[in-house]
Amino acid sequence: MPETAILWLRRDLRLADNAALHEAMTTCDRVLPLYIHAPEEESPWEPGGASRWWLHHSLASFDQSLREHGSRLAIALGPTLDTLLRVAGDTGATRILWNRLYDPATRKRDTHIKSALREKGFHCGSHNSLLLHEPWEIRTATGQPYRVYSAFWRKCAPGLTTPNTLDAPDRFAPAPEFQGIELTTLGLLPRKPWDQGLGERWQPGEAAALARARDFIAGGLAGYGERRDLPAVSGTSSLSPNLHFGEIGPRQVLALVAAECGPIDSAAAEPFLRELVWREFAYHLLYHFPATPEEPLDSRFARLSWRTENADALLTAWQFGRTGIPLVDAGMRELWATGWMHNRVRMVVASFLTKNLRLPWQTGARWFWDTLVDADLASNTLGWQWTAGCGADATPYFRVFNPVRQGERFDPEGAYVKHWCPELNGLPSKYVHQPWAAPASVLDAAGLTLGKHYPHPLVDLAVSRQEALAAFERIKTL
DNA sequence: TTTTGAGTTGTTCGA
DNA sequence: GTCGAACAACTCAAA
Repeated sequence: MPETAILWLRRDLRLADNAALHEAMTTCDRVLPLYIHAPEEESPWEPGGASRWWLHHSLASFDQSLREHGSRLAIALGPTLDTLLRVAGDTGATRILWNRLYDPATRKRDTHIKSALREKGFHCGSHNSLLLHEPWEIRTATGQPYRVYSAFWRKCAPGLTTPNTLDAPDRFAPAPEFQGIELTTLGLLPRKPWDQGLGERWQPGEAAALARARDFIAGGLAGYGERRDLPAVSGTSSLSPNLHFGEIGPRQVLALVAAECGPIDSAAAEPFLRELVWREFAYHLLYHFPATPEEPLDSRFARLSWRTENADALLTAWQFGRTGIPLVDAGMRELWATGWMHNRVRMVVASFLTKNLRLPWQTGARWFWDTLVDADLASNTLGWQWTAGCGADATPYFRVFNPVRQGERFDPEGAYVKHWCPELNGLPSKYVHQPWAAPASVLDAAGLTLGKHYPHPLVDLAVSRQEALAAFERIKTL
Protein backbone atom coordinates (compact mmCIF):
# COMPACT_ATOMS: atom_id res chain seq x y z
CA MET A 1 0.00 0.00 0.00
CA PRO A 2 1.71 3.23 -1.14
CA GLU A 3 1.92 5.97 1.42
CA THR A 4 0.64 9.40 0.42
CA ALA A 5 1.74 12.80 1.73
CA ILE A 6 0.27 16.25 1.46
CA LEU A 7 3.05 18.79 1.06
CA TRP A 8 1.32 21.88 2.44
CA LEU A 9 3.09 24.81 0.79
CA ARG A 10 2.99 28.37 2.04
CA ARG A 11 6.03 30.58 1.74
CA ASP A 12 8.43 27.88 0.60
CA LEU A 13 7.72 27.82 -3.13
CA ARG A 14 10.86 26.04 -4.26
CA LEU A 15 12.15 22.59 -5.11
CA ALA A 16 15.69 23.02 -3.80
CA ASP A 17 16.64 22.97 -0.13
CA ASN A 18 13.06 22.48 0.94
CA ALA A 19 13.10 20.33 4.06
CA ALA A 20 9.41 19.44 4.11
CA LEU A 21 9.50 18.58 0.41
CA HIS A 22 12.55 16.41 0.94
CA GLU A 23 10.86 14.62 3.84
CA ALA A 24 7.76 13.98 1.74
CA MET A 25 9.76 12.63 -1.17
CA THR A 26 11.88 10.30 0.94
CA THR A 27 9.04 8.85 3.02
CA CYS A 28 6.13 8.61 0.60
CA ASP A 29 5.40 7.19 -2.84
CA ARG A 30 2.81 9.76 -3.71
CA VAL A 31 2.98 13.47 -2.85
CA LEU A 32 0.35 16.14 -3.39
CA PRO A 33 1.88 19.63 -3.44
CA LEU A 34 -0.96 21.78 -2.13
CA TYR A 35 -1.41 25.50 -1.66
CA ILE A 36 -4.43 26.50 0.45
CA HIS A 37 -5.64 30.06 0.08
CA ALA A 38 -6.89 31.42 3.41
CA PRO A 39 -5.68 35.00 3.82
CA GLU A 40 -8.27 35.73 6.53
CA GLU A 41 -6.35 33.33 8.78
CA GLU A 42 -3.42 35.78 8.71
CA SER A 43 -5.56 38.63 10.01
CA PRO A 44 -4.82 41.44 10.70
CA TRP A 45 -1.86 41.04 8.33
CA GLU A 46 -3.46 39.59 5.22
CA PRO A 47 -1.08 40.03 2.28
CA GLY A 48 -1.25 43.46 0.64
CA GLY A 49 -1.76 44.19 -3.04
CA ALA A 50 1.90 43.97 -4.07
CA SER A 51 2.40 40.75 -2.11
CA ARG A 52 -0.65 39.19 -3.75
CA TRP A 53 0.75 40.10 -7.15
CA TRP A 54 4.02 38.38 -6.32
CA LEU A 55 2.27 35.38 -4.82
CA HIS A 56 0.22 34.87 -7.98
CA HIS A 57 3.29 34.77 -10.18
CA SER A 58 5.29 32.73 -7.70
CA LEU A 59 2.53 30.11 -7.55
CA ALA A 60 2.32 30.05 -11.34
CA SER A 61 6.07 29.65 -11.62
CA PHE A 62 6.17 26.87 -9.03
CA ASP A 63 3.35 25.04 -10.78
CA GLN A 64 5.30 25.28 -14.02
CA SER A 65 8.45 23.80 -12.54
CA LEU A 66 6.45 21.03 -10.86
CA ARG A 67 4.98 20.20 -14.26
CA GLU A 68 8.48 20.04 -15.68
CA HIS A 69 9.24 17.51 -12.94
CA GLY A 70 6.22 15.33 -13.53
CA SER A 71 3.77 16.82 -11.05
CA ARG A 72 1.64 19.94 -10.62
CA LEU A 73 0.55 22.32 -7.91
CA ALA A 74 -2.90 21.75 -6.43
CA ILE A 75 -4.75 24.83 -5.21
CA ALA A 76 -7.67 24.90 -2.80
CA LEU A 77 -9.54 27.39 -0.65
CA GLY A 78 -9.56 27.45 3.16
CA PRO A 79 -10.45 27.21 5.98
CA THR A 80 -7.15 25.43 6.12
CA LEU A 81 -7.88 22.71 8.65
CA ASP A 82 -11.16 21.72 6.99
CA THR A 83 -9.44 21.63 3.62
CA LEU A 84 -6.51 19.54 4.83
CA LEU A 85 -8.92 17.02 6.34
CA ARG A 86 -11.05 16.92 3.20
CA VAL A 87 -8.06 16.53 0.87
CA ALA A 88 -6.53 13.86 3.10
CA GLY A 89 -9.81 11.99 2.99
CA ASP A 90 -10.06 12.31 -0.79
CA THR A 91 -6.49 11.23 -1.48
CA GLY A 92 -5.85 8.76 1.32
CA ALA A 93 -2.94 10.86 2.60
CA THR A 94 -1.56 9.86 5.97
CA ARG A 95 1.26 12.39 6.25
CA ILE A 96 0.99 16.15 6.19
CA LEU A 97 4.25 18.06 5.95
CA TRP A 98 5.09 21.73 5.89
CA ASN A 99 7.78 24.31 6.60
CA ARG A 100 7.30 26.55 9.61
CA LEU A 101 6.24 30.20 9.59
CA TYR A 102 6.75 32.59 12.48
CA ASP A 103 4.21 35.41 12.41
CA PRO A 104 1.85 35.33 15.40
CA ALA A 105 -1.44 34.58 13.62
CA THR A 106 0.02 31.77 11.53
CA ARG A 107 1.85 30.23 14.48
CA LYS A 108 -1.36 30.11 16.46
CA ARG A 109 -3.24 28.58 13.56
CA ASP A 110 -0.54 26.04 12.74
CA THR A 111 -0.24 24.92 16.35
CA HIS A 112 -3.96 24.28 16.40
CA ILE A 113 -3.87 22.48 13.06
CA LYS A 114 -1.00 20.26 14.13
CA SER A 115 -2.70 19.09 17.31
CA ALA A 116 -6.06 18.63 15.56
CA LEU A 117 -4.48 16.52 12.82
CA ARG A 118 -2.51 14.41 15.27
CA GLU A 119 -5.63 13.79 17.27
CA LYS A 120 -7.14 12.30 14.16
CA GLY A 121 -4.15 10.05 13.68
CA PHE A 122 -2.25 11.85 10.94
CA HIS A 123 1.50 12.04 10.94
CA CYS A 124 2.44 15.73 10.93
CA GLY A 125 5.89 17.13 10.38
CA SER A 126 6.95 20.77 10.43
CA HIS A 127 10.41 21.74 9.20
CA ASN A 128 12.66 24.77 8.97
CA SER A 129 13.37 26.07 5.49
CA LEU A 130 12.97 29.81 6.07
CA LEU A 131 15.74 30.59 8.57
CA LEU A 132 19.32 29.70 9.43
CA HIS A 133 18.40 29.32 13.09
CA GLU A 134 15.10 28.72 14.79
CA PRO A 135 14.20 31.80 16.85
CA TRP A 136 14.20 29.78 20.07
CA GLU A 137 17.68 28.35 19.49
CA ILE A 138 19.45 31.66 20.02
CA ARG A 139 19.54 32.84 23.64
CA THR A 140 21.68 35.15 25.73
CA ALA A 141 23.79 33.72 28.52
CA THR A 142 20.88 34.20 30.90
CA GLY A 143 18.45 32.46 28.57
CA GLN A 144 16.68 35.59 27.39
CA PRO A 145 16.01 36.58 23.78
CA TYR A 146 18.44 39.10 22.34
CA ARG A 147 17.47 42.75 22.07
CA VAL A 148 20.77 44.09 20.75
CA TYR A 149 21.90 43.26 17.25
CA SER A 150 25.66 43.25 17.70
CA ALA A 151 25.42 40.67 20.46
CA PHE A 152 23.06 38.60 18.32
CA TRP A 153 25.54 38.81 15.45
CA ARG A 154 28.45 37.71 17.65
CA LYS A 155 26.38 34.73 18.71
CA CYS A 156 25.42 33.76 15.14
CA ALA A 157 28.60 34.60 13.22
CA PRO A 158 30.64 31.55 14.28
CA GLY A 159 27.83 29.33 12.97
CA LEU A 160 27.98 30.80 9.48
CA THR A 161 29.89 27.88 8.04
CA THR A 162 29.17 26.27 4.70
CA PRO A 163 25.72 24.76 5.18
CA ASN A 164 24.42 21.49 3.88
CA THR A 165 21.65 22.15 1.41
CA LEU A 166 19.18 19.74 -0.13
CA ASP A 167 19.21 19.37 -3.89
CA ALA A 168 16.06 19.73 -5.93
CA PRO A 169 14.67 16.30 -6.90
CA ASP A 170 15.27 15.23 -10.49
CA ARG A 171 11.75 13.95 -10.71
CA PHE A 172 8.83 14.68 -8.42
CA ALA A 173 6.81 11.87 -6.86
CA PRO A 174 3.50 11.21 -8.64
CA ALA A 175 0.51 13.05 -7.22
CA PRO A 176 -2.68 11.35 -6.12
CA GLU A 177 -5.85 12.19 -7.98
CA PHE A 178 -7.18 15.54 -6.80
CA GLN A 179 -9.38 18.19 -8.39
CA GLY A 180 -8.13 21.62 -7.30
CA ILE A 181 -9.15 25.08 -8.45
CA GLU A 182 -7.54 27.41 -10.96
CA LEU A 183 -4.97 29.94 -9.76
CA THR A 184 -6.86 32.78 -11.41
CA THR A 185 -9.94 32.15 -9.29
CA LEU A 186 -8.00 33.32 -6.23
CA GLY A 187 -8.19 36.88 -7.57
CA LEU A 188 -4.65 37.73 -6.54
CA LEU A 189 -3.99 40.02 -9.48
CA PRO A 190 -5.27 43.60 -9.33
CA ARG A 191 -8.54 44.44 -11.02
CA LYS A 192 -7.21 47.81 -12.07
CA PRO A 193 -3.98 47.29 -13.99
CA TRP A 194 -1.57 49.15 -11.69
CA ASP A 195 0.96 46.33 -11.78
CA GLN A 196 2.80 47.17 -14.99
CA GLY A 197 5.79 48.61 -13.13
CA LEU A 198 6.03 45.47 -11.02
CA GLY A 199 6.12 43.27 -14.08
CA GLU A 200 8.90 45.35 -15.60
CA ARG A 201 10.99 45.29 -12.44
CA TRP A 202 10.55 41.76 -11.11
CA GLN A 203 10.52 38.15 -12.11
CA PRO A 204 9.05 35.97 -9.35
CA GLY A 205 9.91 32.29 -9.12
CA GLU A 206 12.63 29.92 -8.01
CA ALA A 207 14.70 29.97 -11.19
CA ALA A 208 14.85 33.76 -11.27
CA ALA A 209 15.64 33.88 -7.56
CA LEU A 210 18.60 31.55 -7.99
CA ALA A 211 19.82 33.48 -11.01
CA ARG A 212 19.54 36.76 -9.11
CA ALA A 213 21.44 35.36 -6.14
CA ARG A 214 24.20 33.98 -8.37
CA ASP A 215 24.50 37.24 -10.31
CA PHE A 216 24.69 39.32 -7.18
CA ILE A 217 27.16 37.10 -5.36
CA ALA A 218 29.43 36.77 -8.38
CA GLY A 219 29.26 40.42 -9.36
CA GLY A 220 28.09 42.64 -6.55
CA LEU A 221 29.20 41.08 -3.30
CA ALA A 222 32.69 42.55 -3.29
CA GLY A 223 31.46 46.11 -3.70
CA TYR A 224 28.40 45.65 -1.53
CA GLY A 225 29.81 47.38 1.52
CA GLU A 226 30.33 50.59 -0.39
CA ARG A 227 27.64 50.51 -3.03
CA ARG A 228 24.68 49.33 -0.98
CA ASP A 229 24.04 52.83 0.36
CA LEU A 230 23.69 54.50 -3.03
CA PRO A 231 20.06 54.43 -4.17
CA ALA A 232 20.92 55.35 -7.76
CA VAL A 233 23.10 52.23 -8.03
CA SER A 234 21.99 48.57 -8.07
CA GLY A 235 24.28 47.77 -5.20
CA THR A 236 21.96 45.65 -3.10
CA SER A 237 20.95 42.05 -3.74
CA SER A 238 17.20 42.72 -4.21
CA LEU A 239 16.64 39.21 -2.90
CA SER A 240 14.16 40.28 -0.22
CA PRO A 241 10.97 39.28 -2.08
CA ASN A 242 12.49 35.97 -3.18
CA LEU A 243 13.50 35.22 0.41
CA HIS A 244 10.12 36.29 1.74
CA PHE A 245 8.23 33.87 -0.49
CA GLY A 246 10.78 31.14 0.00
CA GLU A 247 11.79 30.96 -3.65
CA ILE A 248 15.28 30.73 -2.24
CA GLY A 249 16.33 30.01 1.33
CA PRO A 250 19.04 31.59 3.46
CA ARG A 251 21.03 28.35 3.61
CA GLN A 252 21.26 28.40 -0.18
CA VAL A 253 22.39 32.03 -0.14
CA LEU A 254 25.02 31.17 2.44
CA ALA A 255 26.20 28.21 0.36
CA LEU A 256 26.52 30.42 -2.72
CA VAL A 257 28.53 32.96 -0.74
CA ALA A 258 30.81 30.21 0.53
CA ALA A 259 31.29 28.87 -2.99
CA GLU A 260 32.21 32.33 -4.23
CA CYS A 261 34.35 33.58 -1.36
CA GLY A 262 35.84 30.42 0.06
CA PRO A 263 36.06 30.86 3.83
CA ILE A 264 32.76 32.23 4.96
CA ASP A 265 34.36 34.63 7.42
CA SER A 266 36.11 36.55 4.69
CA ALA A 267 35.84 40.28 5.06
CA ALA A 268 34.35 40.63 1.59
CA ALA A 269 31.28 38.67 2.60
CA GLU A 270 30.67 40.14 6.04
CA PRO A 271 28.59 43.24 5.21
CA PHE A 272 26.15 41.11 3.22
CA LEU A 273 26.06 38.30 5.77
CA ARG A 274 25.28 40.84 8.46
CA GLU A 275 22.16 41.76 6.50
CA LEU A 276 21.18 38.12 6.22
CA VAL A 277 21.56 37.85 10.00
CA TRP A 278 19.47 41.02 10.47
CA ARG A 279 16.71 39.05 8.82
CA GLU A 280 17.23 36.30 11.38
CA PHE A 281 17.20 38.89 14.16
CA ALA A 282 13.87 40.24 12.89
CA TYR A 283 12.33 36.75 13.10
CA HIS A 284 13.89 36.24 16.52
CA LEU A 285 12.23 39.44 17.77
CA LEU A 286 8.85 38.73 16.17
CA TYR A 287 8.83 35.27 17.68
CA HIS A 288 9.70 36.39 21.20
CA PHE A 289 7.74 39.66 21.12
CA PRO A 290 4.68 38.81 19.04
CA ALA A 291 2.85 42.05 19.92
CA THR A 292 5.45 44.21 18.19
CA PRO A 293 3.68 44.55 14.82
CA GLU A 294 1.17 46.71 16.71
CA GLU A 295 2.87 47.76 19.96
CA PRO A 296 6.22 49.44 20.57
CA LEU A 297 8.76 47.14 22.20
CA ASP A 298 9.73 50.05 24.44
CA SER A 299 6.43 50.69 26.18
CA ARG A 300 7.26 54.32 26.96
CA PHE A 301 6.64 55.03 23.30
CA ALA A 302 2.98 54.10 23.67
CA ARG A 303 2.64 57.53 25.30
CA LEU A 304 4.41 59.47 22.57
CA SER A 305 2.18 62.26 21.30
CA TRP A 306 1.78 61.88 17.57
CA ARG A 307 0.55 64.70 15.40
CA THR A 308 -3.23 64.80 15.03
CA GLU A 309 -3.97 68.03 13.18
CA ASN A 310 -4.04 67.58 9.43
CA ALA A 311 -2.76 64.02 9.82
CA ASP A 312 -4.74 62.54 6.93
CA ALA A 313 -3.51 65.08 4.41
CA LEU A 314 0.09 64.72 5.57
CA LEU A 315 -0.10 60.94 5.36
CA THR A 316 -1.53 61.08 1.84
CA ALA A 317 1.19 63.46 0.69
CA TRP A 318 3.83 61.09 2.09
CA GLN A 319 2.22 58.01 0.56
CA PHE A 320 2.14 59.43 -2.95
CA GLY A 321 5.44 61.29 -2.96
CA ARG A 322 4.16 64.84 -2.67
CA THR A 323 5.97 66.05 0.47
CA GLY A 324 8.16 68.58 -1.34
CA ILE A 325 11.27 66.82 0.04
CA PRO A 326 12.90 65.31 -3.06
CA LEU A 327 14.59 62.25 -1.55
CA VAL A 328 11.42 61.33 0.36
CA ASP A 329 9.22 61.79 -2.71
CA ALA A 330 11.60 59.84 -4.93
CA GLY A 331 11.53 56.91 -2.52
CA MET A 332 7.76 56.88 -2.15
CA ARG A 333 7.30 57.05 -5.91
CA GLU A 334 9.78 54.23 -6.43
CA LEU A 335 7.75 52.18 -3.96
CA TRP A 336 4.47 52.93 -5.68
CA ALA A 337 5.84 52.20 -9.14
CA THR A 338 7.92 49.09 -8.45
CA GLY A 339 6.77 47.64 -5.12
CA TRP A 340 10.23 48.15 -3.68
CA MET A 341 12.41 50.89 -2.23
CA HIS A 342 16.13 51.08 -1.67
CA ASN A 343 16.97 50.38 1.96
CA ARG A 344 18.79 53.64 2.58
CA VAL A 345 15.75 55.51 1.35
CA ARG A 346 13.39 53.37 3.45
CA MET A 347 15.16 54.69 6.52
CA VAL A 348 14.91 58.26 5.28
CA VAL A 349 11.20 58.14 4.45
CA ALA A 350 10.46 56.33 7.71
CA SER A 351 12.38 58.87 9.74
CA PHE A 352 10.58 61.66 7.92
CA LEU A 353 7.14 60.17 8.62
CA THR A 354 7.74 59.36 12.28
CA LYS A 355 9.89 62.33 13.26
CA ASN A 356 9.36 65.27 10.91
CA LEU A 357 5.67 64.57 10.32
CA ARG A 358 5.27 62.86 13.73
CA LEU A 359 2.77 60.35 12.40
CA PRO A 360 2.61 56.89 14.03
CA TRP A 361 5.12 54.37 12.74
CA GLN A 362 2.24 51.87 12.51
CA THR A 363 0.65 53.91 9.70
CA GLY A 364 3.91 53.80 7.78
CA ALA A 365 4.33 50.09 8.45
CA ARG A 366 0.81 49.48 7.15
CA TRP A 367 1.48 51.40 3.93
CA PHE A 368 4.69 49.48 3.34
CA TRP A 369 2.77 46.28 4.03
CA ASP A 370 0.30 47.06 1.26
CA THR A 371 2.78 48.31 -1.31
CA LEU A 372 6.02 46.32 -0.91
CA VAL A 373 6.55 43.13 -2.88
CA ASP A 374 8.92 42.05 -0.09
CA ALA A 375 6.48 42.96 2.74
CA ASP A 376 7.54 40.72 5.60
CA LEU A 377 6.00 41.07 9.04
CA ALA A 378 9.28 40.41 10.85
CA SER A 379 11.49 42.69 8.78
CA ASN A 380 8.87 45.41 8.37
CA THR A 381 8.19 45.54 12.11
CA LEU A 382 11.85 45.63 13.01
CA GLY A 383 12.61 48.33 10.47
CA TRP A 384 9.81 50.64 11.53
CA GLN A 385 10.37 50.22 15.25
CA TRP A 386 14.08 50.75 14.78
CA THR A 387 13.56 53.96 12.87
CA ALA A 388 10.92 55.21 15.27
CA GLY A 389 13.36 54.55 18.11
CA CYS A 390 10.99 52.30 20.07
CA GLY A 391 12.31 48.89 19.04
CA ALA A 392 15.25 46.60 19.69
CA ASP A 393 18.70 48.03 19.37
CA ALA A 394 17.16 51.29 20.46
CA THR A 395 18.03 53.97 18.00
CA PRO A 396 19.35 56.96 19.88
CA TYR A 397 16.35 59.23 20.15
CA PHE A 398 18.33 62.08 18.62
CA ARG A 399 18.97 60.21 15.39
CA VAL A 400 16.68 62.14 13.07
CA PHE A 401 17.67 61.75 9.44
CA ASN A 402 17.97 64.99 7.53
CA PRO A 403 16.76 64.08 4.03
CA VAL A 404 18.75 66.92 2.48
CA ARG A 405 21.97 65.81 4.13
CA GLN A 406 21.24 62.15 3.27
CA GLY A 407 20.62 63.12 -0.34
CA GLU A 408 23.89 65.03 -0.54
CA ARG A 409 25.82 62.12 0.95
CA PHE A 410 24.25 59.17 -0.87
CA ASP A 411 22.84 60.70 -4.07
CA PRO A 412 25.30 63.53 -4.66
CA GLU A 413 24.41 64.10 -8.31
CA GLY A 414 20.71 63.73 -7.64
CA ALA A 415 20.45 60.93 -10.20
CA TYR A 416 18.04 58.91 -8.05
CA VAL A 417 15.89 61.90 -7.20
CA LYS A 418 15.72 63.06 -10.80
CA HIS A 419 14.77 59.60 -12.03
CA TRP A 420 11.69 59.47 -9.83
CA CYS A 421 10.97 63.21 -9.74
CA PRO A 422 11.72 64.25 -13.32
CA GLU A 423 10.22 67.69 -12.73
CA LEU A 424 13.48 68.44 -10.88
CA ASN A 425 15.62 67.55 -13.91
CA GLY A 426 16.68 71.10 -14.62
CA LEU A 427 18.08 71.76 -11.14
CA PRO A 428 21.83 71.75 -10.47
CA SER A 429 22.94 69.14 -7.95
CA LYS A 430 23.47 71.83 -5.34
CA TYR A 431 19.72 72.40 -5.11
CA VAL A 432 18.24 69.12 -6.27
CA HIS A 433 17.76 67.95 -2.68
CA GLN A 434 16.37 71.30 -1.49
CA PRO A 435 14.62 73.15 -4.31
CA TRP A 436 13.09 75.58 -1.82
CA ALA A 437 16.59 76.96 -1.17
CA ALA A 438 17.29 77.68 -4.82
CA PRO A 439 17.38 81.31 -5.95
CA ALA A 440 14.55 82.42 -8.21
CA SER A 441 16.90 82.58 -11.18
CA VAL A 442 17.88 78.94 -10.75
CA LEU A 443 14.25 77.87 -10.48
CA ASP A 444 13.39 79.91 -13.57
CA ALA A 445 16.22 78.35 -15.54
CA ALA A 446 14.98 74.91 -14.50
CA GLY A 447 11.45 75.80 -15.58
CA LEU A 448 10.29 74.98 -12.06
CA THR A 449 7.65 76.82 -10.06
CA LEU A 450 7.29 75.54 -6.51
CA GLY A 451 3.70 74.92 -5.63
CA LYS A 452 2.91 74.33 -9.29
CA HIS A 453 5.31 71.78 -10.79
CA TYR A 454 6.63 70.49 -7.48
CA PRO A 455 5.26 71.04 -3.95
CA HIS A 456 6.57 73.40 -1.33
CA PRO A 457 8.05 71.38 1.55
CA LEU A 458 5.32 70.03 3.81
CA VAL A 459 7.22 70.99 6.94
CA ASP A 460 10.33 72.91 7.89
CA LEU A 461 13.00 70.27 8.50
CA ALA A 462 14.81 72.08 11.31
CA VAL A 463 11.65 73.09 13.16
CA SER A 464 10.02 69.65 12.89
CA ARG A 465 13.25 68.01 14.04
CA GLN A 466 13.21 70.14 17.19
CA GLU A 467 9.56 69.27 17.77
CA ALA A 468 10.36 65.58 17.49
CA LEU A 469 13.22 65.86 19.96
CA ALA A 470 10.93 67.71 22.37
CA ALA A 471 8.29 64.97 22.08
CA PHE A 472 10.92 62.33 22.89
CA GLU A 473 12.08 64.43 25.83
CA ARG A 474 8.58 64.28 27.29
CA ILE A 475 8.33 60.48 27.37
CA LYS A 476 11.84 59.55 28.36
CA THR A 477 11.33 59.42 32.13
CA LEU A 478 7.64 58.61 32.30
C1' DT B 1 28.41 39.27 41.80
C1' DT B 2 29.28 43.75 40.32
C1' DT B 3 31.15 46.96 37.24
C1' DT B 4 32.24 48.70 32.95
C1' DG B 5 32.18 49.66 28.13
C1' DA B 6 30.23 49.34 23.72
C1' DG B 7 26.39 49.51 20.85
C1' DT B 8 24.14 49.32 11.90
C1' DT B 9 22.87 52.97 9.06
C1' DG B 10 22.91 60.74 12.36
C1' DT B 11 23.00 65.81 12.87
C1' DT B 12 24.40 70.03 14.59
C1' DC B 13 27.37 73.15 16.65
C1' DG B 14 31.47 75.29 17.71
C1' DA B 15 36.40 75.26 17.34
C1' DG C 1 36.41 72.68 4.47
C1' DT C 2 37.30 69.10 8.87
C1' DC C 3 36.89 67.39 13.65
C1' DG C 4 35.18 66.19 18.20
C1' DA C 5 31.59 66.66 21.46
C1' DA C 6 27.06 66.40 22.70
C1' DC C 7 22.74 64.53 22.24
C1' DA C 8 19.35 59.15 26.93
C1' DA C 9 18.51 55.11 28.64
C1' DC C 10 19.14 50.50 28.41
C1' DT C 11 20.91 45.76 26.98
C1' DC C 12 24.44 42.58 26.83
C1' DA C 13 28.83 40.50 27.60
C1' DA C 14 33.36 40.73 29.18
C1' DA C 15 36.28 41.79 32.97
